[in-house]
Amino acid sequence: MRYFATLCRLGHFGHAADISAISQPALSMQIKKLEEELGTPLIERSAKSFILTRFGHEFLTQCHKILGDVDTIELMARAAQHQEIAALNLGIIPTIAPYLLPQVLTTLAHHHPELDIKVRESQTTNLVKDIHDGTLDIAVLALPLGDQHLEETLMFQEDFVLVRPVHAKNMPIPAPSSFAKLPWLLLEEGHCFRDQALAFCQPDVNERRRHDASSLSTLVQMVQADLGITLIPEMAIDLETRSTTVDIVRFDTDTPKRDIGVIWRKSSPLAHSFAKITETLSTAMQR
Amino acid sequence: MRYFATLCRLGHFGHAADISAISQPALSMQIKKLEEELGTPLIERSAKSFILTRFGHEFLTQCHKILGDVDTIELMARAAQHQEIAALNLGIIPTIAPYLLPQVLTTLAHHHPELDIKVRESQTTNLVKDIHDGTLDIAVLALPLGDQHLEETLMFQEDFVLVRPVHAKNMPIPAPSSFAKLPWLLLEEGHCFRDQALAFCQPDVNERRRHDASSLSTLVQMVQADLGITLIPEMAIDLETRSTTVDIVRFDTDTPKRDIGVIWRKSSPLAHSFAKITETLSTAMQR
DNA sequence: TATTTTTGATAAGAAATACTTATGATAAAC
DNA sequence: GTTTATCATAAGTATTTCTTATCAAAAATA
Repeated sequence: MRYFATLCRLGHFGHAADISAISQPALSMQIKKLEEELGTPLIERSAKSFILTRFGHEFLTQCHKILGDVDTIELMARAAQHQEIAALNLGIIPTIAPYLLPQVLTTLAHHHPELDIKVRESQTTNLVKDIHDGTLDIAVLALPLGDQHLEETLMFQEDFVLVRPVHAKNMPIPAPSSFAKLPWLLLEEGHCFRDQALAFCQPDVNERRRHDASSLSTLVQMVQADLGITLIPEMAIDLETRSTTVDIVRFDTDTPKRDIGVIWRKSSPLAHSFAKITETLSTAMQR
Repeated sequence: MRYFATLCRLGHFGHAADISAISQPALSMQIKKLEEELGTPLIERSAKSFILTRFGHEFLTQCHKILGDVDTIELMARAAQHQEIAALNLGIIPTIAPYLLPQVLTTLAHHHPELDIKVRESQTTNLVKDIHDGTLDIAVLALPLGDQHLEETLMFQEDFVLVRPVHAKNMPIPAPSSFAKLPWLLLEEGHCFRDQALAFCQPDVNERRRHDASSLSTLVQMVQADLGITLIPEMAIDLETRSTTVDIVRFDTDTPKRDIGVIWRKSSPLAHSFAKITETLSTAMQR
């Protein structure tokens, strides 16, 4: 098709062949073959020149369109090669999002101004699925996951704190041996934070027959209403106790914690970029 | 690109290879080669499956566009093969057009109802040029031309008649020997009819220093105004004497005539169609 | 945990395709 | 009438694509 377009432009087999960097017979043969494959002549040959047939004109138009689109591919490919990632689909779990997202977005916007960031907030299993099928590029969540296809990079560790009603302010820190009997309030199923809290509190199975909360914010409000006690991650303290009055207690020993980090597909050709972005985030999060 | 589009559709190298009617290694190799040529990975391979890279998605979109356009070519080519000519660019000289065109168009519309006809009226040299460069398909004009690239088909012959002022009505038919001295009125240069008339009348070069007319209609009006005498083709008599009063005289011997026919490029792939159309016209013109 | 199955990649040789050089044919230009 | 310009043809070569056979890795199964 490129040969044909050149031939039409120059109206001369020899010159078109030169431009196409092939020999004149090669070009003649290709045009002839084209006509055979199409089952219709493209040009009407005369002694020293030729004119396009009606179909030849239609075909040429289509050629220009197609060759233009092919050239566009080349441009796109070159852009894709040189480009340091232009869009970032970022996932984040609900027990991190409200507290860390502002800082994350600010940091990214500062270090990667052109980056078009889209955020999806969902629970770990959904995020992992989306990472695998390419819907998400990276996700901020609690590690470890142990998925061998995913790169896991730890950003920081954070402690959990005990939240109890204000009237318990001067009571001693409960000992692990008493945990089972305490009125623990938990997040609903699916939140990794629920599992992390469960592993720490190990509440009596019979004891906890209350409604599970759908957010940390709700949990704290339930504590304030004296429905029980709970754990929240340290990063949530500031925001969640701003409009409530509860007692926050840090554990002395065996402090419960979680690891917060970033994941992405090891196989992604952008893995290197993701690592760099994560490094940026990690540094900013230390503060 | 077709392989790639199929691969994306099925998400499976083996199946895509089957559909593409090639072996699985062949498909793997072609995809790999594509990626090499583009300089960017199209898919992110994992153990038993793959997902498209960002560029892979862009490329796929472009592939669909291009492959669609290529498929269109196939349709166009098939249409071009089976089609009995859909559009006809017809040329006709000014000394025929006013008298024959209505009949020509009626005949064509009757025998080839779907034919999209475009008419161009111009002098022989222009028509021949347009025939050569493909602007026109066929032309109705006076033969012969003697162009070996053109097919010439005679439709009919027609006589020229003498047009003189009414007051000459009872005068004898002028003898050829007296022609040189007669006040001949002629068409302007470029009209083949002028040359045909000239060849017959052979007027004295000094004698004819009047303005040449740009149409037969004007010639007849000039005769009526007693500016001289002229020749017109038989087919023009009816129309041109309808609103004028002049004397029409047929010659007894050595009657001047012209051959009217149709031409087209011998090399045109539609030559056969043109011949058929001409036959239709020819039959209709006999009447 | 070991075995089988699934899936895509690799290797080597075969088939198909595109290209090159040399030559021919034809009509236009001189 | 000779030369020139132009495209087509022919034969052989180079390149590309494909095939079969085999491999490697991970997932599914026993």
